[in-house]
Order: sequence, then structure tokens, then C-alpha cells
Amino acid sequence: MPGDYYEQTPDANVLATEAVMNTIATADLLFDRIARLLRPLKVSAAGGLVLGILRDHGPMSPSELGERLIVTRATVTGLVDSLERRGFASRASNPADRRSLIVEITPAGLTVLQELRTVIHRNERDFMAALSDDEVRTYIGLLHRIQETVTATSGDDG
Amino acid sequence: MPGDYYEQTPDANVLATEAVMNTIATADLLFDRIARLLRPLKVSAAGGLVLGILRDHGPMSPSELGERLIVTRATVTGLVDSLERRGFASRASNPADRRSLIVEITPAGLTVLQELRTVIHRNERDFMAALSDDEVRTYIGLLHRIQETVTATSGDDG
DNA sequence: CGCCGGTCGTTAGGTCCCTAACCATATAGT
DNA sequence: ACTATATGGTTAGGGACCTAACGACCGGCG
Repeated sequence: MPGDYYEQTPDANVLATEAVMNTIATADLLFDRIARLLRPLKVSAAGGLVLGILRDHGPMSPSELGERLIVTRATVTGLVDSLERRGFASRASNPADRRSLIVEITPAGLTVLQELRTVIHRNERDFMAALSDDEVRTYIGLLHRIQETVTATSGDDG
Repeated sequence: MPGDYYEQTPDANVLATEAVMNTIATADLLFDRIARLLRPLKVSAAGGLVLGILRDHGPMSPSELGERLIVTRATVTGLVDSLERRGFASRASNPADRRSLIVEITPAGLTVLQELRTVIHRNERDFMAALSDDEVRTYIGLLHRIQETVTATSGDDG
């Protein structure tokens, strides 16, 4: 079914197409499973990511959060709004720069983060259960090389 | 940076975690590149997917489209709305079942689909350029096995 | 000192996706 | 035949993401 997308085009490279489609399909599957696991905890996957960064690297500005998450500042505004609403993070003004803010994880945030990590770890192992450790290592190596290639590709649409 | 998410939890399996995080990161990267390539054509990645299915398998109901895309009927409503607005697809009523509709690709849709496929194929090859054919085959094989495992995982959050 | 470009966070508006609820229609069970 | 249930598409509402533009503020340069 992924093949539905790209067929019957003269310069089609079926192998590359299948690889790309399957990468996206697999990630969607994993992301969906993780989102379902997190739902009872009232945190989104992105929200959990923010909490993890905040806990592991300490309070920081929305801009820095955006850089680490690789999302725009506008997106961070929404994510922090959501976390603040639920009491998992808080915003404080930065005395050193009146333009900027400092986002911090709250005690409630730390608690939920711990639960979240426990739940996810338990399942991640299951997701990769079909692969041996060596195969997982090979898999990760291939992903890294693809990432490098894609990152280097500025995107020639001509 | 993917490691930021899942650290310092007793039962952490670093290898599995890294595999999951990298899968999602790689897919995000690929998806983003594809979305950028498509933007000038005024079609979203999802919209392109719909056009491809419509062209390769003929007119069909929104429900069937949803099954093929693995998205809900509600999502299909929005996608078809968007395609219809741009003149790339059309809705007709199904004489055999008055509840249901038949979605069809228009000539303009066929044109844009052809452009879209050409642009994407050219780039897909580049994305996988760092890997040999054998490596791509190995990669696809690993993805398939992960997909099967994850699909089989009902999601035990206990 | 004053201006001017750059950065900070937010808002506005848009897309894709979801769940839940709705109405219209179809079909099965009695 | 009539009712119960299931299915088809839409709507309503929400979340994560984007781009573009805004007001507030910082820093450097003349």
C-alpha cells in the first residue's frame, strides 16, 4: 500500500521509494503507540519531550527549547501553554533580558515525567523485540547515514 | 538529543530507545523535505497520497480512502475538501448507496500528480544515496519486522 | 545619544490529524 | 414489517506543527 503513492513514473526507483514510505509508516506506527500510552497521563508526546529536556538540562528559554526540539518558537509557545495549564511547567521572566522568559519544570511535572518514562521504556523494548541487539545496532547505523544524507540535501526541486 | 527524552530510568534499554527515537527523527526529516518539495505545487503530502490512490485504483468512497491511508473518515473529509477546493478531486453521490459518496480525481489532479511524482522520485533516490542497494534491502527488511512487531503489540500500558 | 537591524515571545491564520457525537441510510433479527 | 444495530459522511472541538507579522527589547555603530 505504500507503493500506491509512487508508481508508473519513468525515473522511479522502487527500492528508494519503498524505503522512504516504510520509514514514515514505521515512525507513524511507533508515534501513534507512544501517544496512546501517554494519553492516560494527560501529556502529549511533545509535552513529554519538553519535560524531559527541562529536567535533564534545567530551566531554559522557549527559544532554546525550540532549538532542542527542532520546532519553531511559535510551536513552543503552544506547548508551554499546554504544560502550564496542567501545572507541569511554569514561565518566569528573565531578569538579564527583559525580552525573554525562563521555562521551568514543576514538581508535578517531575512526577508525571517519571511515570511517563517508565511506561514508555517498558514498551520500547517490546517494539524492537523482533530484532537482535546486533540488528538494532545495524538499524540505527543505517538510520544515522540516511539522516546525514537527507540533512545534507538542501532540497533541489528543480 | 533524542536521548534527552529517555534517560535515567531503571529499566531503560538504551538501544531500543535510540532505535525508536531515530526512527521518528528520520521520518520527520524525510516528511519535512517532501512537504517542502510539494509546497510549490499547492498540494500537501497527504493530498498527494490521496491523488495517487485515486489514480491507481480509480474512484472510491471516502471510507475506502481512509482505510488505504490509515486515517479516520473525518480526516478524509478534510483532505477531500481541500483537494476539491483546488479542483484536483470531485465528489459524486453513489446511486447504489445513498449514504455514501464517490471521490474522483479530476484532469487537473492528474496533471499535478504527475508533476508531484516526478519531483519526489528524483529526490527519493538522493535520500537513500548513502546506502547500497543491498543495504536498502536490509533496511526495508528491518522496518518490516519492526512494523509487524509494533502492529502485534496491542499496547500494554500496565 | 539615537537609530537600526536582530532577537524574544506571542498572535493570527492555516494544515493534518484525532475523538466524539450527529443524522441519514442500510441491513439484520425477530 | 419493525425495530435494533451498524455504517457513511459531516461537524465540533482539540492538539501539534507551520509561516508571517507584530510589539518589546537588546546591541552596535555613527
